[in-house]
Amino acid sequence: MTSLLDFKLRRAQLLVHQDFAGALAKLKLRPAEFSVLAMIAKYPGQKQTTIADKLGIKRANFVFLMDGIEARGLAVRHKDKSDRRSHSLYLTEEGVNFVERMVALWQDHENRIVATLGGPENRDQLLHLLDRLLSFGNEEGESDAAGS
Amino acid sequence: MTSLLDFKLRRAQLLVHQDFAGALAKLKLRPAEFSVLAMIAKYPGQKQTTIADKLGIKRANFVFLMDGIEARGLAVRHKDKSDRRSHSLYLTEEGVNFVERMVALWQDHENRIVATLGGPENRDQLLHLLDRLLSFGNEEGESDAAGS
DNA sequence: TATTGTTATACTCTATAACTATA
DNA sequence: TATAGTTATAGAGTATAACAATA
Repeated sequence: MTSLLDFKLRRAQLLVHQDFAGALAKLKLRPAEFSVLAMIAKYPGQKQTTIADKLGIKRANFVFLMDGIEARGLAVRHKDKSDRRSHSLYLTEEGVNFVERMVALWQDHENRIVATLGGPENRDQLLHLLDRLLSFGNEEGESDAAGS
Repeated sequence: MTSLLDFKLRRAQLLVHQDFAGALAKLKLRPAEFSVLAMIAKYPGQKQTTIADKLGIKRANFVFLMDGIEARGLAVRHKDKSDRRSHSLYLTEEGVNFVERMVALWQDHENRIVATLGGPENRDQLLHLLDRLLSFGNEEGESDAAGS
């Protein structure tokens, strides 16, 4: 054989994901919920489909993800006034506090991963390579999920 | 925010995986089946649980994966003579031919990915970083799924 | 007619518990 | 009693189709 990039990618992703999920478990939060809250925090007032698209989540599946978040009082859906079909998403006051705590947990996780990788230079190198892979299907510059 | 390694890893893995799955679809083969056949080709005569462990597949889930492979005549289970509880796995003659074709498809896939990454040096760099990540949970030297 | 949010549904992967036959 | 293979089942995550309200 040879490298089997696919399998190494999958297993590495799984390990990182499990560490991330384990960290978020302290807040009874799953990674998908983390990403939704982070996205609303970054783009408050966006409608559901826009947020779902940015995260690569089908709008049908987004609904009950958002149901849970709203039921916990972390974010709310507002009927958009100019287009009453749309729901604009906002963090609640409690949601803002929650996001702060969840980001701290994420930071701990990130530090563990960076240490495993052997330093921030290696993290940047990995991110660079992943960006190249992400330009595979879509040559447009749409993707987000990472920030500045 | 900052990097969100977890999400980039997941999305990159998904893209690579989909390209791989698409390539294997020509043989009506799924990535998991590819990995099983590749593992049997590399370690013929190993028992089911050993192969499953190497691939990180629960033995319960391995059973009907192997059922499909055996039903297609690509590999067989032999009762081990010294321990009649165990099933030793071997490729059939047809399986050997099949593996040759599937490896060719995998090679095409790998070439596409390497091109996207910007050359073999970048592939090696990525593999190196993934290996570091894979040493996260298990500090023992057990993992395989990649070869020489 | 098309779009937003929604419901229902299905398919794949993965995980666990319990059974059987052997050891 | 412990282990290998098996069966059944349940839970995530993801995908599609169809509907109501609105555009």
